[in-house]
Amino acid sequence: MHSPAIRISSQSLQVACSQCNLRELCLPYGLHSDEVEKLDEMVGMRRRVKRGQHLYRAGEPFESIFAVRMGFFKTGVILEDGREQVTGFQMSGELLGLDGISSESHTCNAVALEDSDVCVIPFSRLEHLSREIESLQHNFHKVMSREIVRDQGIMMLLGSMHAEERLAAFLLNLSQRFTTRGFSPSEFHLRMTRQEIGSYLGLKLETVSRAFSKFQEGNLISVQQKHIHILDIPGLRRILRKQD
Amino acid sequence: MHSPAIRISSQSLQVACSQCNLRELCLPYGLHSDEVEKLDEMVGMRRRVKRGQHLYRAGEPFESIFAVRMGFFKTGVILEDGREQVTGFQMSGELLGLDGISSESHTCNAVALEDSDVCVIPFSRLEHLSREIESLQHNFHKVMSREIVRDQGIMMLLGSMHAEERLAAFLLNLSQRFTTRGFSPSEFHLRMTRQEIGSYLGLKLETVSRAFSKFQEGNLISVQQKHIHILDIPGLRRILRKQD
DNA sequence: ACCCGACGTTGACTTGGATCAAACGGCTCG
DNA sequence: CGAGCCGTTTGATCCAAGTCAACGTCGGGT
Repeated sequence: MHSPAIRISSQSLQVACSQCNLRELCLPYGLHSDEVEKLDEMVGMRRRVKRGQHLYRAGEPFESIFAVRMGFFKTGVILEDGREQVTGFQMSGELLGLDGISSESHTCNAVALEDSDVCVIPFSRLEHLSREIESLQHNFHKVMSREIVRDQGIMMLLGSMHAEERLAAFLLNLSQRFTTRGFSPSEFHLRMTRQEIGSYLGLKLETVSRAFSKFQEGNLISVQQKHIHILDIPGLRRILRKQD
Repeated sequence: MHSPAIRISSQSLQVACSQCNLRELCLPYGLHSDEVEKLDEMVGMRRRVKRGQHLYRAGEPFESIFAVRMGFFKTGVILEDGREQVTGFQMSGELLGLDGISSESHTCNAVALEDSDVCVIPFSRLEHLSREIESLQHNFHKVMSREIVRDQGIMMLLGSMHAEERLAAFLLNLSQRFTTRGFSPSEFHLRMTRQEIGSYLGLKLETVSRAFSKFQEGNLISVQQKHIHILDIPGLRRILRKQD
């Protein structure tokens, strides 16, 4: 079931939150500089995860959460019949592993979709430090809450939207997240397969492909394999609104 | 759009976590008795919400989370076209309002499905106290994480299960939660309509109704309107496994 | 006690997306 | 440079669930 013994290349390189260009997206947001220095001590090490490798696997004991510094991940579970169900995609500045807190073991797999770096944040240290630093505590609570809101948004998408509406929502969401990170809102490279998009959106890969083609016909986007160019953001939004 | 000016009956009656029979399901879990006493001060008041009334509405400023002491709630949002999308059902010992932390305003509506009591937990006080009480902090983090895991479970259900599988999962989940609360695992009263179940499960009410009938034909359950008697729990589980 | 309206069931028909199948494009690796 | 494979596209067909419609049932209010 598991892929044949992939060794996880894991190297610790010291990094400082205070130097990180993601600090406004991540846990240090709004902290004073002396507080950020304490964070630096907490985030002991960085870990490099190559494309295709696991950051963690479902069932492994939970010890740390991870902040994506660079790269792109998917999270998901493998169902009994071998099918994969994707539960999310994470990009730089986003946290991974929050699901593991409740049961003290990871409930899903996290796989890098491109060569990536993460900050390893030992959870007990995070709890300890957020008892000292009020705004760190509050940031962390907000991040967890945002994850809940995000998941509920997807529940809504899965519960009440049609294939094209789902894909439009997906593209707009990616676009928005790329924008926040200073990339182009309209042109980007998908790091996941049609299959993975489909799994995430509750659709089959053929349906995803057809919806892409349909959008292209309507001059809403131009697709070339994994390269996406959004030509008409308002048009995509209109598709979303249609029945939601 | 809103129902005609329903007045929320809200009365404060002092209650103590230390006396509450739900403390093992709720935030006080595992706390020492002196710590639970501090919790008592935090939970300033109880609020009574009558069937059909809102505990809070989407858009209202977020100040407190709520613990259900008694009763039954649904959470959901109203979509532009007036349709309701249900995002969850909450029973005694469960927390409501966690989604509001991230944006500092509630992102959904919470409505009582039967006359209910909740404990009002001012969030800033909870954060303050969990900086003092390590196990309270940890409990709270676990509760939030559990909510994330729960939502992801529903994403999986919505993304990859058929109507009957969804309903089986729903019934088994309810059964399990009633059991935890000391009620019968096999016999209970649904407090929500077919419409609400359908909205939650991403199905139309007719489909829910048909699935109930199908289960009844197969002697898995007996349904009489809102009264459910589960006759064959392993049988329901087998339906779940079938394609998941 | 009765009526009304909300909720639930069931049947007939339609349809969006799944499934099955075939062909193509673009990497990677020998 | 060519072979092979993975991922993608597109077409044809099928089926689970949605839609529309009619009827049944329960419970609350006068």
